[in-house]
Amino acid sequence: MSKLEEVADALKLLGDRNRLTIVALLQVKELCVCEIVDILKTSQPNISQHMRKLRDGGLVKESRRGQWVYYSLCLEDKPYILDILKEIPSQAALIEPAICETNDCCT
Amino acid sequence: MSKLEEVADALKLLGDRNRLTIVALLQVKELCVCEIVDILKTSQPNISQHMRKLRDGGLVKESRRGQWVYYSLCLEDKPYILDILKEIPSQAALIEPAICETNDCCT
DNA sequence: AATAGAAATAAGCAAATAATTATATTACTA
DNA sequence: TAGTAATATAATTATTTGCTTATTTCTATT
Repeated sequence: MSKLEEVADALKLLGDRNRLTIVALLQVKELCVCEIVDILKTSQPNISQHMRKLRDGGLVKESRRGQWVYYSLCLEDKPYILDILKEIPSQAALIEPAICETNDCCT
Repeated sequence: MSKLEEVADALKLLGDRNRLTIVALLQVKELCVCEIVDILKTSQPNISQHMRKLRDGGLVKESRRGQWVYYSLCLEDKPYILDILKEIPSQAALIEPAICETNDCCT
């Protein structure tokens, strides 16, 4: 696959509102699936499938801890994606209110 | 539309192999539709529709000159897209061989 | 005015994609 | 080891998208 195709594939991944939000959220801190589900207010399988695409595309990595799977960014070799994320307002405000109320996963 | 959605839309536009190639080509020089058709070896309506999407997304601007419509980049307010394009090898080599042989539009 | 070339638009179709619902897997806990 | 919570996978559906073919519009030329 050419470099151009590689970049096109990465941009296609980020060209989705939900996935771009997820990546922006992960820039604030690593999150587990159930937190992302809470924040984006969609179904668990939907997020799970988005995470798989992001992982297959090499944009995030997962780390299982107990019952929870935490995802974090994996962009060391893709500085141009960090430049894109700089363009987006921080999504930090979405994180606080959503979690720690009905979930145990962050205690 | 939020800033995040704006960026997602722009990335969706660039997340297509043909459109990303077109934008990379326009970084070398402005081109008319028939030249892009020659270079990408696809149909004229196909390119025409890609150009409309890129124009609607504010990534390129057109200038009609005679029978020909020339497109050029319009990225002053989107530096993060220039950062993306830096990641892609120059597509200049695609331009030379394709044009000026069967076309009049560059004479 | 008639013709020809360049580009745009319209209509149709197949493939890809995002989402949902249902089910399976994995890991913790009582 | 049964039960439960978190996540993944499978199957399905609806929508979107990229491309093709056919037609139209616009401009220049004769």
